[in-house]
Amino acid sequence: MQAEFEKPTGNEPVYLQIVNQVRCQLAAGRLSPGEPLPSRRELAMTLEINPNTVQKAYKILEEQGILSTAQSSHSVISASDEQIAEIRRSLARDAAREFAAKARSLGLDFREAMRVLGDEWE
Amino acid sequence: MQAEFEKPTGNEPVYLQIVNQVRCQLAAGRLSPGEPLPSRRELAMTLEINPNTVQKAYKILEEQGILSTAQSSHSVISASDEQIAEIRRSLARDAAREFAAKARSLGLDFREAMRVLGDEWE
Amino acid sequence: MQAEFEKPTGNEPVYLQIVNQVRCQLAAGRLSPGEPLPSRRELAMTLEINPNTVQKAYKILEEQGILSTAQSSHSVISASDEQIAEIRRSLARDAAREFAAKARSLGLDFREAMRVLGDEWE
Amino acid sequence: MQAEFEKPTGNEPVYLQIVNQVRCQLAAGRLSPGEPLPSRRELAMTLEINPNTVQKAYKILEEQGILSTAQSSHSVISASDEQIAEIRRSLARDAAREFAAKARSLGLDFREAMRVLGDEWE
DNA sequence: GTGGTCTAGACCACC
DNA sequence: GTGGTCTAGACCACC
Repeated sequence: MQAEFEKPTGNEPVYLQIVNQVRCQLAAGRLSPGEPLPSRRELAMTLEINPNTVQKAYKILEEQGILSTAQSSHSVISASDEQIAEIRRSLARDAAREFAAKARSLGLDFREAMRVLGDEWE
Repeated sequence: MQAEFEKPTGNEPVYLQIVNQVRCQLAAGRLSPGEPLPSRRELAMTLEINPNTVQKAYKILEEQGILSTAQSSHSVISASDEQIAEIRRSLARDAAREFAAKARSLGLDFREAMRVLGDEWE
Repeated sequence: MQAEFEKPTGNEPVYLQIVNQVRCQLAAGRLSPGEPLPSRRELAMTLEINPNTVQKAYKILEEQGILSTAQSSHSVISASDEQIAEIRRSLARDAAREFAAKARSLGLDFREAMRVLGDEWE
Repeated sequence: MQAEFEKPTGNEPVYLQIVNQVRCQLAAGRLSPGEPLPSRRELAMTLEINPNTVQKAYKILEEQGILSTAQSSHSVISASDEQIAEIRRSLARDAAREFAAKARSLGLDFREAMRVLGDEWE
């Protein structure tokens, strides 16, 4: 599958948004080990941002072992299955924590939160 | 309790942010029927926005029956208990829907989502 | 003690030279936990390089837990004693490996290498 | 064995780099008395440098008695075994001195330095 | 073409 | 003043 990127928005630093988009796509299985990302220049053109900003994002992904870069060729997803599973767990935890906080601020107990979740599951 | 407002941020229209803040505080019980909101002028000063923007927000709340304004006096929360319960349910649904979407995009089934939610409940 | 920096030379990337200078000074005890580094702007002036290059070096040191940066104040050495000991061991290993390689390429055995080392110890 | 040369790099004068490469190869036994070096013109082509630079290097080696050039023929290694042994000792001393300096700057005593060297010997 | 480094300089938040 | 982010653009090595 080909990686797809959305234009950065809001206040979060652009390079972090790119890092997170890659992590999300990995976790969702829309991006898999061995698959290439767009080149720095290419993605910068697509998102209408500076190549250095993409470089910063890719560098972080490399440092996390998610991305691997050979000389003069596109960077390639190098995350292990275990690493991807961990990213998925981490994102699921974040989403759950956010919902839990919201639900509890509304005065729901766990049973009620689960019930609403069930209603909205699909 | 005294209503508290946060400065508007991001791209959402400011008057909608005010409406939502009132709804959230009602749902969370931090604001109750009979309690006054700040005057239009006062809130505009506090949030450093135009009084007309506050007016627009209050107008919407009035139309929804949430707010009631007597002649030359502070607006007062006039929502019924049932209305507040409905706001609470609506916000809970929104949060649940968001969590459900995220969890399903990560490939979790309902049982797994509930399990993570339980882990993060507190 | 105050951190002292030498002007970058040679082909090694400037930001890595700064990282290594900090590591060396930590290992040699010329820089200790709690001590501040120069501000990005200041060090850039001193070394006649761009502040962004210093920023890049400091960012790496932060990611390694060696440096800690609070809002609007100088970055401060935050390495643990164990971390410093590990840096020292690492640098000692590097230097030993380099000497061993050179000595063996010259046909010296371990006894001879140790003997020369003893002669040159001081 | 055939002498092999690496392209000059860095800031050290190119002719000195050539002299040192010959000395290192002699000390390491990769080059022996009686063996020929490439012609000035040939080596200049290989390293993509000026023939005069090679000439300067060879001149120095001749003055040190390491190289001998007969009329219109390739230069030949003429170093005595004792001279080669002295070059080897000299290079070993340099390497040992460098390691000793580094180890002592890291606070190691002689016993510790020897221990690390033993660990890294191979 | 690819990635990597660096400079120059703007603008932001925080104090 | 402090650090953090981002752009624009140059120049490098590698292929």
